[in-house]
Amino acid sequence: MSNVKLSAARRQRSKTGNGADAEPHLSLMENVNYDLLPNHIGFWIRRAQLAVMKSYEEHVGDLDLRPVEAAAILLIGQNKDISQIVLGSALGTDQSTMVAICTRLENRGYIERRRLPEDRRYQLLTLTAEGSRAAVAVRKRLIAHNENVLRRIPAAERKKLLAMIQNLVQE
Amino acid sequence: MSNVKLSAARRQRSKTGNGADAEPHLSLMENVNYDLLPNHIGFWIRRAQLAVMKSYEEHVGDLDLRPVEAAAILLIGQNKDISQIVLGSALGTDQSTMVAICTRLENRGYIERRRLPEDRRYQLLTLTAEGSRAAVAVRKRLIAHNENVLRRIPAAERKKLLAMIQNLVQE
DNA sequence: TATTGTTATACTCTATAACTATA
DNA sequence: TATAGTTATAGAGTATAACAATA
Repeated sequence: MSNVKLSAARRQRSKTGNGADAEPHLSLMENVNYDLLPNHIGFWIRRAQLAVMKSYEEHVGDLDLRPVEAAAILLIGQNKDISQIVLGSALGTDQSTMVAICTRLENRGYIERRRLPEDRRYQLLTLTAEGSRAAVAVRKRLIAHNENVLRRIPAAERKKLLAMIQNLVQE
Repeated sequence: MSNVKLSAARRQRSKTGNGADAEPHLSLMENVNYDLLPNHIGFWIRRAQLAVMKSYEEHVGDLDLRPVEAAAILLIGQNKDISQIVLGSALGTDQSTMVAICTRLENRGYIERRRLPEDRRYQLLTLTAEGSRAAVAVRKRLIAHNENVLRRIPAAERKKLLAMIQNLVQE
């Protein structure tokens, strides 16, 4: 397991400790044998995602946008008049899920939907002025968030890390 | 975006195509500008987790155990009489979630729970004979699953990948 | 008063199925 | 007959809160 802490999931319900031994009583087994897990990529990917979510909450959370909504704002900003289905495809998100995401962004005044006149099945998405301002904030926070997650990876190795993770994803 | 496919999330509802152009009509925007996302670690971690889940389903799915249950069987096998709270801590899972996991494993005959006589608050977990057989199967499947996920990463680089991902996790 | 385990409940995220309007 | 979008619904996974038993 090397030097990586694997606890940290312990509940912190009773914070009204008396200053004495408030730590859970782990004496029964301090050293857990993790078997395959330390070499199991899925185990670490899951924990990495939890760490990413935590960092996201800390760095982007005040914008009250879920990760997929933040990504949607970014992509709509870069791809004016993108349709919901193309956006969903780009984000790896289902059609019906996209509806809820876009409706929320619309209700908050960040995007506008309009039908494509030539083919009224398509719902085209654009940022409003307020949405554009939000996009600026989103970009700034996402960059800080990304920098935070990668803070322990030397800059020279980050490309390599991304490339390797992308290699896990490819079909 | 290099050569990595980012679509694939398209729904496949109407498979009764006529053999002609059954592909969704993406002509409106073939080339999406992904902005920050290609360099955004969280974006790739999320997609990696989806890939891991897919591979898990294919390689371990027939055991009808969720990932956390498979991991629990492994750890109980390697740590006889581990308590629920220590196991939960090791897996990064909440106390109350552990109850449901252990109850399911108990109902399937894979584990036994018994109270520690010296401190009856503790519920100690051990594998049954059937649980031990399951653990053998779990180990075999997890190894194949892991090998599959890492199949495009040269063996010499896998340690490096794991180390870097672990560096994302550390507090 | 603290800790382990339990129960009931609720929340997040996402997908499936059935539907509409459009083509 | 197929596609984009919509709605209603359901499921997985997980956590929070209140509680019981034990210390």
